[in-house]
Amino acid sequence: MASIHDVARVAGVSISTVSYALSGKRSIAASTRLRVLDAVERLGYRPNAGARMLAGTRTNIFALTAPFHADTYAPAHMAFVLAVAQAAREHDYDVLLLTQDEATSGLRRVASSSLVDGIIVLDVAGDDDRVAVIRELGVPATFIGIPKDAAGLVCVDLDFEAAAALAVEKLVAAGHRSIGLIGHSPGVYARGSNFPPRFRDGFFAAAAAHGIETAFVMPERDGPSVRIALDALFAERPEMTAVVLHAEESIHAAVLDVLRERGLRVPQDLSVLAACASFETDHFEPPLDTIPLVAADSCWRAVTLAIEQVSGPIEPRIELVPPRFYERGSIAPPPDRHLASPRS
Amino acid sequence: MASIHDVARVAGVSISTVSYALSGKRSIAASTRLRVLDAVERLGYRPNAGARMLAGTRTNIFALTAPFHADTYAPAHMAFVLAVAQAAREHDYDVLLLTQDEATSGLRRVASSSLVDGIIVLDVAGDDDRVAVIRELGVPATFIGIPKDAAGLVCVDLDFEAAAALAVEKLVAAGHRSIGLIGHSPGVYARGSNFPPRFRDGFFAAAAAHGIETAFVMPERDGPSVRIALDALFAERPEMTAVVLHAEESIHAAVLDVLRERGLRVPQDLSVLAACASFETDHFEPPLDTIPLVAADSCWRAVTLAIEQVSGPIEPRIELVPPRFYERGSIAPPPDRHLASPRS
DNA sequence: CGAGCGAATCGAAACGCTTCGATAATTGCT
DNA sequence: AGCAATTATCGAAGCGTTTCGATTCGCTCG
Repeated sequence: MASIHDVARVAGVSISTVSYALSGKRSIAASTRLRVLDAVERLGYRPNAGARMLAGTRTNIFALTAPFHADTYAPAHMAFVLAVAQAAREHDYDVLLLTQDEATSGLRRVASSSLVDGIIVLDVAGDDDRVAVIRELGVPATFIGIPKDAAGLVCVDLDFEAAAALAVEKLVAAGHRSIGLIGHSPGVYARGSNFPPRFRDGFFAAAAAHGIETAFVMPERDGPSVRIALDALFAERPEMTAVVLHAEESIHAAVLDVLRERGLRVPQDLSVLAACASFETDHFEPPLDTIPLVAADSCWRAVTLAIEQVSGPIEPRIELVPPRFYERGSIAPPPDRHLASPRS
Repeated sequence: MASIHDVARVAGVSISTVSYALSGKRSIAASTRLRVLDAVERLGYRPNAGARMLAGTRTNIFALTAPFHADTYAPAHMAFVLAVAQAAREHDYDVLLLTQDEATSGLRRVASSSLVDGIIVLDVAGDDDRVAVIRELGVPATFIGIPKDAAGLVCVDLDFEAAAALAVEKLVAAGHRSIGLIGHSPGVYARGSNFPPRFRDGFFAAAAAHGIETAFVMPERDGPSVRIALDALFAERPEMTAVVLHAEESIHAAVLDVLRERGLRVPQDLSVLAACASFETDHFEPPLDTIPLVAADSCWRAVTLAIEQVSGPIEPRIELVPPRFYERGSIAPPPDRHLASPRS
C-alpha cells in the first residue's frame, strides 16, 4: 500500500509538500501540485486512516446510535439510518453503527477511544439513557428527536406540533368541522419515542383553537384492529368528515381498504390526510394528501450541526424542521349530509 | 484524555510494560499487572483507536455494505444489519455502514485507506458489482448470500434449496400431494437477490422428486393481489391442500385473512407453512409452522469467517446454514375431499 | 562457582500522517 | 540597490500505540 513517502519520492518533493498539496492548507506552486496529484494517481495512494486520526485532530467518523425495539417500525427506522449515512458521506464522514444492546457503553467506548468525532442519536425517547452519557462525555452530538430534558443539547426534528396544526388547518380550510385522528399503536405512545404524543397534542390544540370536534384512536398493526378503530371513530363522531392518519404504512392501506369496503369514497365522502409518514403516499388508491416526515431533511441538518460542533462548541438548540403539505387529491369539501349520505 | 504514558507513570512502569500487561502478549508479573490495571481504572484509560490502527496491524472495524433498494423488504434488511453489528461487537469489532450509492467506491475507499480489516457483504445479487471490486482489492470479505460466480469467495447463507426441500418433505409426510407456493413479488425475482429463485427452484425440484403437483404465484405487496394470487392457485390446482409461503410478513397476514374470509380453516382445510421468513410466525392466527431464516445464524458465521480471514487467507467456500423446522400447528393431514370439502 | 536460562522489564524504533518553524527563492517598494 | 514581505518548500517534532531486541535479575545445574 503506497504511503505518503512513496508519493513524495515519485513526485520529487518532501512529504510535507505532499500533505499540503493534498490538504490545501498552505500555498503550493501549481506545477508542484500537479506532480503530486499525478503521483497520487499513479500509485493509487490513499492516506492511511489510522495515521490520519492519530496525527490530525479528527477521525471523520460519526457514531450513529440507532436503537431498534420490538415495536420499532423498520421502514422508517431504516430510512433514518440511511439518510444519516448519506448525509454524512456528503460531508466526507463515515458512520459507525451502534446497536441497542450497547447503547450507553458503546457511546463511552467510541468516544473515549477517539474513534469518532461525534455522535448522531436516533429515535430519542423522552427519558433516554443516552442523554446523560453524552452530557458526561461532552462529545459533539446531535439528537434527532427531542428528549424531555434537552438542556444543553443540540436537537433536530420535524415540527410535529406544527405538522398537526397544518393538517387541521388544511382540513378546516376545506370546510371540515369534525376530524378524526388515527394514530400509532398504544405501545408506541406508552414507551417509545416522543413524537407521537407531540403530534397528538398538537392536533388537539389546533382543533381546539379552531373549535373543531375530534376523536382519536390507536389501532394495532393487525387487520381487524383498524376496522374496530374506524367503528369507534364513527361511533364517537357520527358527523366526522375527515381523518388524519399518523401511523404506519400498513395502517394507511388498511384504513383505505375498510373505507372502500364500506362504500365510502375518498375524498367525496371522507377526506383523508397522511401526516408525518416517512413513506410515499402516492401509490395508495387514491393517492393521499400528505405532510411527510422527510428523513433526509432532519438527518442532513443533524449531520451539519454535528460537524459544526466538531470545530468547536455551538449554541445548544432545538431546531424544528417546518412541515410541508403536498396535495394529491384526497381532501375535498365535506359532503352535504342533508341531501344524501352514503353512510346514513 | 489519559494516554498510555499516564498509565505507565501512575503504575510506575514503562509504557511497553503497560502495553504487554493489557494485551497479554508477554508475561508480566501478577503484581505489576495489578498495578497497571489499577492505574487504567483510576485514569479511565482507553487506548487511542487511531494510534492502535497505525501501530498495530488491525483496526477492529468491518465495513458492512448493505444496499437498500426500492423493493427491499425493510424489516428483513434491518434484521441482518443488526445481526451483523451484534455479531461483530461480540468479537470486539465495530461496524462501518456503507450505503448503496457508494457501494463500490466506498469499498475501495475504506479498504485502501486501511480503515477496515474486512468487509461483510449483505443482500448479494447474482450479478453483483461488489464482487469484482472485492476480488480486486483482495481484502478479507464474507458474502451473506451467493453471487453467480462465487469462485474464490467466502460466502454464507441459509440453504434455501434444502429449506424448500424440507418444506415439501414436511407437507408430504403429512399426506399432501398438491402444494402451492406463494412467493415474493415478481420484481424480487427479476432483479434482486438470488435467494428467491433458489428457494423456488428447490421447491420444484423437491416436489418433482416426491411426485407432487405444484403451482406458484408471485403476489404484489398490496391487498387485492393476494386474493387474486390465491384464486390463481386454486384455479390451477383445485385439489391443492397445502401452501408454502415464502414472502413478506404482510403477505402472510393477507393470505390468512383471505383464507378466513373464504371459510377455509388452517390447518383443517388447508395446511400452511412459512418458509425462510425472518420474522416471528407465532403471532399469526393460527401460528404458522415455520422454517425460519435466522439472521443471527448467518451473520454470526459471516463475522467469524471474516475474522479468520484477517489473520490470513482461508479456503474459499460456500457455507450453507442448514434449515430447521418449527412446529406451531398449522400443518395437518389433508381433508378428505370425498366427504365434504368447504370449497366444493 | 560460573555458565546458561527463563521471567520480567525497559528503551527505542517503527507506523503514516499533520503541522510548526525555518529556509530559500521571488517579488515589490523605496 | 537594499530591505521587507510574500511564496514555495523542507525538515523535524509530535500523535499514542505495538513490538522487537536488549538488559537485568534470580535460579538451576553441572
